[in-house]
Amino acid sequence: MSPREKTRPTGQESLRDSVLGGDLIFLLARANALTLAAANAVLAQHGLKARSYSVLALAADDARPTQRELAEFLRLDPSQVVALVDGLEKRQLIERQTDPTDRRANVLVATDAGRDLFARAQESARAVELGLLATVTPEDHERLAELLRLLAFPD
Amino acid sequence: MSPREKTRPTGQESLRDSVLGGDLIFLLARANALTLAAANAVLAQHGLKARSYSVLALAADDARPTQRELAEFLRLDPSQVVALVDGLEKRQLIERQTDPTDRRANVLVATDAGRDLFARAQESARAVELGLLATVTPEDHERLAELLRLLAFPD
DNA sequence: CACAAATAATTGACATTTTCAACGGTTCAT
DNA sequence: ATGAACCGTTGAAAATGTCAATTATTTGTG
Repeated sequence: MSPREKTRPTGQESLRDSVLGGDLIFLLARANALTLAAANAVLAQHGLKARSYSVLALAADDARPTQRELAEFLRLDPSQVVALVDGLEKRQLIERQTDPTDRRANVLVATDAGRDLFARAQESARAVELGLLATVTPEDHERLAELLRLLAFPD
Repeated sequence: MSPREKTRPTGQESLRDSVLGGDLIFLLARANALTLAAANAVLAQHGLKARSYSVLALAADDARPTQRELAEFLRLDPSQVVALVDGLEKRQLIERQTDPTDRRANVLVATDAGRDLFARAQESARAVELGLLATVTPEDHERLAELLRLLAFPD
């Protein structure tokens, strides 16, 4: 009974119109993949990837996050943060300071070199973001960010 | 000169307000991570993950995609598609049909069992999506999908 | 105060995923 | 007909993700 007898192949006729084209989870995954690739490409010029860029950003922001807070925020296992921080610290871009209020914890702080690098990297990142959304009004750009924040931080 | 002398730790004071909170690339990554986790959790009930669900979806859609088209669409390496298809084919949910117009290519078609499973899985997936965006108007839901499509398919 | 339980960072083991190069079979353009 | 390009497949190497165990420190409770 099911109308499965397609006689001609659809060929490369866009899969976009399939069920997945309306699937938010899929769209999010694909948008993320492309965006991440674009970001990594430009960040490579600064010796960074999206991950290390994010760590550097938070350290440079004077938010003084502990590694654990960072792990939670970036959705990483604490052990992954160790490696990330090791890398940035070896390059003297950030440093670990043991939290005076809790000597178990390390607070991350950017060095001056780290801040400089971040400032430059941030420009690249911003340029990528604007490039990706070049066809969109600033209002829609902001609306997208707002809606993504809802998904990213479901309180 | 830089105002780096924070005397008190900011503690767990939300990192959300840091630079990254406005970074689309980061928001996309985090939203994707959470969404993917939620999707995988419910899809597990059907023995699927987001990846295999997507493959099944396209096969069940009578789009008759080749493995290569699938790889491009899902942003996967062709070799990953092999494993994915192997798994679904072993479970008799889809089958490979050599494309009559190009005998190098395999076209993927869902079996009846595959269509059944997909129908059920799709409901779960849809429920997750609605749950994640429960706090949002249907108009905003659609707007989000529209904007993500722009990022996911930059023509 | 003392002691048990909980927590932060780290390490190392293991699984999963990604990325690449190579190969056989097939098609395509000359 | 022949060489170049292409599809699926395999297998290896690198990167990521997941988890349990360890040490040092803190916190809660009697």
